[in-house]
Amino acid sequence: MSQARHTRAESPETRADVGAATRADLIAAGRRLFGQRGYDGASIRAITREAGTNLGAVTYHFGSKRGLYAAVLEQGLRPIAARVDAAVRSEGTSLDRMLRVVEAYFEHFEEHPDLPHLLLQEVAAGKQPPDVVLEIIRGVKEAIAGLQVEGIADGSVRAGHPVLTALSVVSQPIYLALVAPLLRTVGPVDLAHPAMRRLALEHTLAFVRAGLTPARNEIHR
Amino acid sequence: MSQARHTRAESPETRADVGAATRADLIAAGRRLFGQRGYDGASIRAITREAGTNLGAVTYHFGSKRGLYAAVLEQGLRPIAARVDAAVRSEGTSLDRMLRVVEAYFEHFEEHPDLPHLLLQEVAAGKQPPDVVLEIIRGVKEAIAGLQVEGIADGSVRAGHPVLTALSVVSQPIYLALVAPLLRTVGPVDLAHPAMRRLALEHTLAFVRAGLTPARNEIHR
DNA sequence: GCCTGACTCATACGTTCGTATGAATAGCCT
DNA sequence: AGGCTATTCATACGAACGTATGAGTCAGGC
Repeated sequence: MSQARHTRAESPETRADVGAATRADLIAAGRRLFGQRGYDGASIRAITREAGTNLGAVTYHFGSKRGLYAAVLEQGLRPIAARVDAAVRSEGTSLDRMLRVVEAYFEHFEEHPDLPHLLLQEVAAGKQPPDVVLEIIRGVKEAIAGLQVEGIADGSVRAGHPVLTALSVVSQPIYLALVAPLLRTVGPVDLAHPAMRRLALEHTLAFVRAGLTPARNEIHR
Repeated sequence: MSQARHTRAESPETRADVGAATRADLIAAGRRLFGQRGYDGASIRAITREAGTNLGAVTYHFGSKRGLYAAVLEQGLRPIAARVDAAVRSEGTSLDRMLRVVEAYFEHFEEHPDLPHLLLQEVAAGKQPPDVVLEIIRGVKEAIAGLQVEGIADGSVRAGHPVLTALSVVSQPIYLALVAPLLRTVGPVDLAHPAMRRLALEHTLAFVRAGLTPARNEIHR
């Protein structure tokens, strides 16, 4: 479990490599524990223990607990932004690409189910995310909103407020991932089951497609 | 601010009334502070100070901090459940009533903007909500899912998984309220502004309506 | 008129937290 | 070889937390 640091070294490490590796271990452990127990619930002591390092390591490498949290968030969000960007720049109508954005979220959350928890726990607790995170979110928002504007022009997407539309779209995979643990007992729907995941993806794509498609009388005008 | 307890008494209070009033003050203060600062961020000391009572009051009336939190959640969620129920039982097609559910959420969140934060902060932090809360959520879920099943029968709603559909619908107002503070800096979209609220409601209704309406070739079959 | 029980209050306890500090360790460069 | 520097580590500190405890207060019932 916490052996990452011991199995990591194969080739001779420089002194700086050791530091970088500790940094990486802390981010990995922080991601795991912040996601599972929340920011306040994950103590520096637990995180450093999980990372197989010392209590002082967080202060040394990140300045503070909040600094580590920002690094965890940034490292978790960048790949999503990249995936969204790839989907936006892909081939097809705006609607097609919008659905690919949804798929990108789905796939990413399948690999990292705790990501929505990681970000939204602080938002829900009334705190402002770190600036780096806001910048990433802004980028994603603009990419999706741009896609919608494009879609209105080429007729594949219904007219509407770009930011609100972007929100409606991304809220689907995000909210689903967020309440997945609740769904198991309330649904009961187990999103950990592959067949259920596939069904959920298909449902979401269908819902978003329907939500974005122009009404019959809007198409030609 | 924390004068609730002093302005409350007009008629002669019985001894038991005093206790009930303290209870109510604690719930109100807890709701405010839990919503603003999160569960861990709101200390018993801060809550009792805000309620104008003593540190021991929470333990006495609710057994523990968690007991107060459960009471706060229950009191916050029951009115929503009632509103949803009223919308479900109202007149019109299933689709109409579904949209009324969305409106109910919107209106309720306008009065209590911190409600989504209150519930989801704990979900996001990986904790299971109290049983009372799960029961309420279950009821709402069943009401909405039932509406969808009805809608498939009367042809006003597209076929699909009832629970996932219910989730897609409620995620719209909930997620919007959840990220509203973020939206102000990222959007920039200020949902506190009445005109923006109206626009957001109209957008959401249109999106959900489109998402639920059967495709052209599904209507007659 | 006093006793009872519900309620309030002040204070203390033990724990846990994030951070600070200074010594120890080890690769790197000249 | 030996100092330099980056990193690790053990430990200490002060603050804040949730809860427990016991004394104090007061309306209501007999």
